Amino acid sequence: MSDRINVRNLLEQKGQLSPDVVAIKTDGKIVDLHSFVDPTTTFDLVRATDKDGLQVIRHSTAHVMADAVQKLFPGTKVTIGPAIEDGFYYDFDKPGGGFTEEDLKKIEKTMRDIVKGNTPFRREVVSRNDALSLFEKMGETFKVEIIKSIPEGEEISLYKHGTHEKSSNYEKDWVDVCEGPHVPRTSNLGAVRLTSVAGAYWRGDERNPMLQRIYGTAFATQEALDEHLKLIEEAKARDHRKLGKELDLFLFDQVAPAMPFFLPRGAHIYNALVDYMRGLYAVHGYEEVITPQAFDPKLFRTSGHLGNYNENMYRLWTEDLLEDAVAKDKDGSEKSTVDFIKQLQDSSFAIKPMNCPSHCVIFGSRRRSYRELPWRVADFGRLHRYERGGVVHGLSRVRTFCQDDAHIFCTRAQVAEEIEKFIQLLYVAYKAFGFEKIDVKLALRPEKRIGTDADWDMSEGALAEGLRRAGLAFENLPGEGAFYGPKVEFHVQDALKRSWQLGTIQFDPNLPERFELDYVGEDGKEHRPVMLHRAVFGSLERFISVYIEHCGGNFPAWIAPMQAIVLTVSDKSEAYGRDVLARLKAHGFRVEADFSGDKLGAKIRNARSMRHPYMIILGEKDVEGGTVSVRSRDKGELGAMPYDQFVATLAEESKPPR
RNA sequence: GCCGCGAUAGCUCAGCGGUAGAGCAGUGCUUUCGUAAAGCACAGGUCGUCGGUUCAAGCCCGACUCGCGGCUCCA
Repeated sequence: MSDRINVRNLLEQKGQLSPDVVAIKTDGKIVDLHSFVDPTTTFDLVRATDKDGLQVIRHSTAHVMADAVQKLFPGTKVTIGPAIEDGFYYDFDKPGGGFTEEDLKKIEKTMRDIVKGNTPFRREVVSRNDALSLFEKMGETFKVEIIKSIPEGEEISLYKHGTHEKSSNYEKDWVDVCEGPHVPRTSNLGAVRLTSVAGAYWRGDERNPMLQRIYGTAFATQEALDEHLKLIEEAKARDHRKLGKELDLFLFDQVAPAMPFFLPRGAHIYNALVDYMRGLYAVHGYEEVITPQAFDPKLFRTSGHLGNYNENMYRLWTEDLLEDAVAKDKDGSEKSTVDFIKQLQDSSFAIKPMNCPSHCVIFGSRRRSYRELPWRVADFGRLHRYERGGVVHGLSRVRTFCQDDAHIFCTRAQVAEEIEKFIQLLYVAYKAFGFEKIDVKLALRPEKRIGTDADWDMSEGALAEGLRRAGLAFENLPGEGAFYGPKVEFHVQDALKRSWQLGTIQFDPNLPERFELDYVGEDGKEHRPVMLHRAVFGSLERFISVYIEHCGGNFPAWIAPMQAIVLTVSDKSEAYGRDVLARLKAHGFRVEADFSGDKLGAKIRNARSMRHPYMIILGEKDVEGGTVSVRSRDKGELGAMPYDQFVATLAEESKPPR
């Protein structure tokens, strides 16, 4: 132990100490320059610009922010402040309410002063009791709780900053109990921006007190920070809620909270997605059904949803039902409110939150043979789920939606092959929409589950086998499966490198069991099938939100609500313009026109904002030559061309990519 | 559901105790124009809803509804 050496000194000896080195990585662990290691340790350097270095910078910046907050707002208690995906946060317990936007600016300014102070971070290992008494004395009750929760025998370290080497007045240091690692000096920080404030529960538990969280982000250089902020701006510009309004795709109204109204252009996209998927279903052996919207609650008692999912279901009542529920008991006594509600709950129809029970009803409606399996049954039924107020978000989390839902009833032996086939379908679809990078995850048995370990070995094995047959690399997610079975998740990366879970396929032996579904096997005996729940888009609403942001509203011609707009240079070409418009429409193209008195420049500007793939510009030259002048959204000005040439181009682009 | 913020014309937003505003969009007229905004005029609103304070409320206070940023949740 005595021959351990300070990392800074070790690097100095080796001549590897440079200003951009913020830590080292040894044995998979990031260790900062303040720590002590064995001098023979092998390691890699962690530089400020590395991914690991960024974590160190962000965590250290969180400390500096907490220091600034406590300087500016005395009495504020600190809790935790980790680095996260895009930056960092720190949770505070601030008396007298939250932070304002102005507060953030002040805090940023004070942080810059601390950075300019260029004081070193220092690590101190202390005993549990010393740590406890220190933070108890400071009144940092949350820190005391944290220290108490650190397992016995684990090293407890403090990190301090704020004192110049020349001075020895440690009293004014800002101190936090922290594992580290941290940058050498506050001057390693600086490219920082505080982005937002939000409430957050202590330890993420909604029964705990609400704390004030400040989010920020930090980078090694100002350039990197600026680039990140630009990406945030770009994401804002592509926000599907903004584009949905600008492009007249959909709207929301108080009369139906969190339920979208698809306008003609948005409805076109919605229908185009359904048509596209129906095309794939025809090739991949699916059959589509149409099922009821509202059900006797008995159905969901059988499926088990009424137990777990009741609070998310919409219910229906009718006048008859109300009268029955209000009616006096047989002995003539008044019904209690409790009885009234109970009777309503027992008898009021439930609007479906998912399609699977319907499909089980269909499967069980007659005798089935093994020859029918696998049976792939698709449903574009409208679903309703009551989502809590705070969780709804544009089209990505709504209360009514439509899944590209299908269920595959099959034998256990068929599962792996069905997984493989589904993956083929899914990859074709994702490619068509320009999603090239797909992460695949296999969610494995959770703590709370039904079925034997042997069942789970079989089902997890079948899913993994299907993935292997499809030639996919995948990540295991232990404990993330549904209570009845494992599932595969497909996450796509969009144009801004953000990841979204869209598709899924899940193994479910539970519903066939609850509905007592059987088929007659080759042996003439009855056997129970299993079912696979699967979706490629997930919900159409959510997929549309992701796709809008992925393409920035620049829909390719095969899916664009409007494929072209005819613009006339002046009234002199209007007759020709009307003729071209009519002919294009007769071909089945989606075309509109602007024959207004605006100047061409204005028409182009207006048309651009609607992001049509093509503008057809018609002036006197085109009238004379019988041509169309084409301006492509993606390729720029294409100049005058024969009408037929444009028709051929657009016809080609109107087909879904294969 | 919780913390914080917000709701003013179709859209984007200003006004923050004293007679409701701008730009764009819309309508009419003038202009007939070749690749990112022509000009003039007109019209458009119980300032989210309900209640309170005040001589006076879009503005201050409260409740509710809806939305936004998060948290929690998404069997």
